[in-house]
Amino acid sequence: MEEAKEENRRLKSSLSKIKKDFDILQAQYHQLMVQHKELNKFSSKGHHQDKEKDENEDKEIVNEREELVSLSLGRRLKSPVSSGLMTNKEEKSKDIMEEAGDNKNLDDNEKGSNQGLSVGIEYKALNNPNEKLDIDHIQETMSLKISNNNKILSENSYGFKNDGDDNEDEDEILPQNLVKKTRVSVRSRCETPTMNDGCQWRKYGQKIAKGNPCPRAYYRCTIAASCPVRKQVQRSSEDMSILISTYEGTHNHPLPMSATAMASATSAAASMLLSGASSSSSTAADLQGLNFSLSGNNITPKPKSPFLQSSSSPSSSGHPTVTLDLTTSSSSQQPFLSMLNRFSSPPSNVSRSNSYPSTNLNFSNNTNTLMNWGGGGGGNPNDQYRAAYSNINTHQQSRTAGSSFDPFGRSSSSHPLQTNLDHIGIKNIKTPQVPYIPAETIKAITTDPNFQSALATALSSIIGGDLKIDHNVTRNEAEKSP
DNA sequence: CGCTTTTGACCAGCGC
DNA sequence: GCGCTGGTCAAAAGCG
Repeated sequence: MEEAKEENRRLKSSLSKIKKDFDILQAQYHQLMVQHKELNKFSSKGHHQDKEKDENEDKEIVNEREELVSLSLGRRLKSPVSSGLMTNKEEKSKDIMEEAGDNKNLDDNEKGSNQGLSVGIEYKALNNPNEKLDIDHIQETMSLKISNNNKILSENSYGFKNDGDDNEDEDEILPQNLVKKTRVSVRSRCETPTMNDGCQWRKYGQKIAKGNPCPRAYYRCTIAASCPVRKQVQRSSEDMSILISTYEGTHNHPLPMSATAMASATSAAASMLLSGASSSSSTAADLQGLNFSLSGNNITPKPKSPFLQSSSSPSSSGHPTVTLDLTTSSSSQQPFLSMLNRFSSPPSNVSRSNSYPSTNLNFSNNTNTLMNWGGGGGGNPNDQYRAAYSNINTHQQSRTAGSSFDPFGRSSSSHPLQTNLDHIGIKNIKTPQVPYIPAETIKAITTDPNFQSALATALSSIIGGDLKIDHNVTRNEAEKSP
């Protein structure tokens, strides 16, 4: 008990330190915002913003300090995300309904059953809590669509080492079990046989799957012999230009920088499932413009998100599946694509599985980013990220002529935010001077009642999961990582 | 020679 | 039990 109390004290002090850092970041962000808007005045007015908003910009600047970002975590009662329980036809018809603006049926379905989960940052104006930005139109938004099924709570295995837990009592369902078999499906336009995600894969099988004339290829990660991660690659039957890469499992080894983006994405998805398993709070959120939504067992469509277009989940095998749709050309995807671009590596020297033409996510630049959402990306996330970060100035740069860029696709130099990142153990990160993501996206920080919990959770994800915080303070996502 | 890809066989789960 | 399907295995072939 004494140890626990001591641990609690330490964690609380860590949390307060984080909050201080956060305050500093907020202040710096405010500074950037002012600069950004001054720049905007002299350049073209925002593409997406109407004149009214332009007129309000001055007021916004004045009031910005009073604006909040709602960082929240938990169930989202009105977070429509499609469910894996639906058949393709059902999903399609639902999408059609959504496109037609007919949400009544959806509402009926959602009532009492929608238990979507999401995590992120949400912008609100403090002086007018009702004035919530329409994140689907203004904010650069990325969504992960998570389909699910009724077995989710008894599902196991997300590639963690303790795969033998499959027979555990359902009464003792652990969050990590929840996500063990979670799959993350990435849809992207890709003319080449495979999408280079920075990892090394070896093809071990190929099948013609029902309902799709295109063969499905099976790959396993070969970075480490014991790595449980599998990948399925298949072209969409509806649109041959769309490549669907489905990832399953978690790497149990340090990842090359080039692979961390995808691994982080999959881990983040797993973490979301994790969050959903035990969180009872209720919100939706968009993290730096990245809108994660997690559905429970039921239909939870999110019609307006560009990442939630009709897509049939490749997983009909009972695996909860996250679908990340990168197929639309909306600018909303740019932040994530840009992020992926930072991490991926040239395809040439990876393996022969990548020796044929592949869609490389453009890695002409290199740097690091703090947008590592997932804490469970590897057997030891800390080692993983340490290794990853430590490589910044080594082989990565040697390949890329040392050009520097930020996570948002712009050239960058050292940034004042780094000072604060140092506090949480993130080193050598070149952060953006001017975010590519519209500033509104990250506009404010929350004083949400769950802020401490959510912030700690998010940070623990970012820094790889060393924040062990008493459950009275927050749930620690990361300690569920292997 | 070592590694990867190919491809048919095999196995497990599921529905009927 | 049977057939279908998804997923994996492993021998053979290919490649640098």
